[in-house]
Amino acid sequence: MQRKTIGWVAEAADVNVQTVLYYERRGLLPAPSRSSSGYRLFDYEAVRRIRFIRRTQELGFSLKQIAALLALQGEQTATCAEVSAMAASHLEEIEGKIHGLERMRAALAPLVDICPGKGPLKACPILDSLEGDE
Amino acid sequence: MQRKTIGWVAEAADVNVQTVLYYERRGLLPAPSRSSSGYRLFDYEAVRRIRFIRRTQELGFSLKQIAALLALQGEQTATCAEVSAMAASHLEEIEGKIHGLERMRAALAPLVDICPGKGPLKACPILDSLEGDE
DNA sequence: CTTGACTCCATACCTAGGTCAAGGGTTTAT
DNA sequence: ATAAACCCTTGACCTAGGTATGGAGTCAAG
Repeated sequence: MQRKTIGWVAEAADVNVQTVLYYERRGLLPAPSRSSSGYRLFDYEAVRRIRFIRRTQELGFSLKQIAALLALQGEQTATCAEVSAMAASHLEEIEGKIHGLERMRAALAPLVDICPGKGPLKACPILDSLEGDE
Repeated sequence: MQRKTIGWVAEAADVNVQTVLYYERRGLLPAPSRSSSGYRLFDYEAVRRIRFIRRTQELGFSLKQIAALLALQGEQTATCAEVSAMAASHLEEIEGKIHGLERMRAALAPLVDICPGKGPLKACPILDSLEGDE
């Protein structure tokens, strides 16, 4: 299990070198060991960790939330219930965003349908409705 | 139609004074006239404009897009079709976001359901699935 | 033994939409 | 006539998640 440099890790995890450094600064990656000249030396675990981060990001978790998840992973006393609670709360967050966007869609779609799509701008129903009723 | 100071406009439109200045900087509000001592003097049109901006933001348009809409409003040659095209394209954007979030929900919801919600962290199905299959 | 690729660290920059602070002038009410 | 409340400008700060830059040290190949 040879230890590798940051460039290797970044390529293996398909992220930028700067991103690896950034994750380390954010506390998402543990401080790696160093060579005698100060170069960071990672093992494959670091690659797995970065992939975990990216996959979890794809589910909409923020880096802050991911840091909390990773912290749980390290604790002996942590329970499955804590992870489950975070996931459930995040699921609600996602559903809230979906509802917000659906409200936008519900408000916007009829306007797009009503608009004749031709003719001059005066009394365009879209702009009209945005103007408000004053 | 008395011209009013920025504080009055901000209160009437229910935004911060700084926000009015920011909108002016962003080109969303025209440069107002000034009193002899340099104070901005607005008319009620400014309040209507700010309300237009806030309502349009609620539909998910960015300030950049709103600036484009407002620019159209000022042009003689602008047509309803241009507004309609922007709205339709934004509607697609919204739908894309909804689909992205629905994919997240579809991936996350089963995990929350599967997790027993009790017991130690080892082999929590949520973390497991995020770990990947390597 | 030198050149190019890699690494180090620190710092600045980016988007988006604001918000806050400093230091000064103006207006209004008491 | 003076203090409170308002306005001016410039510029920094904030969240999120990075990306870019620059000067200096290091490592491997030719």
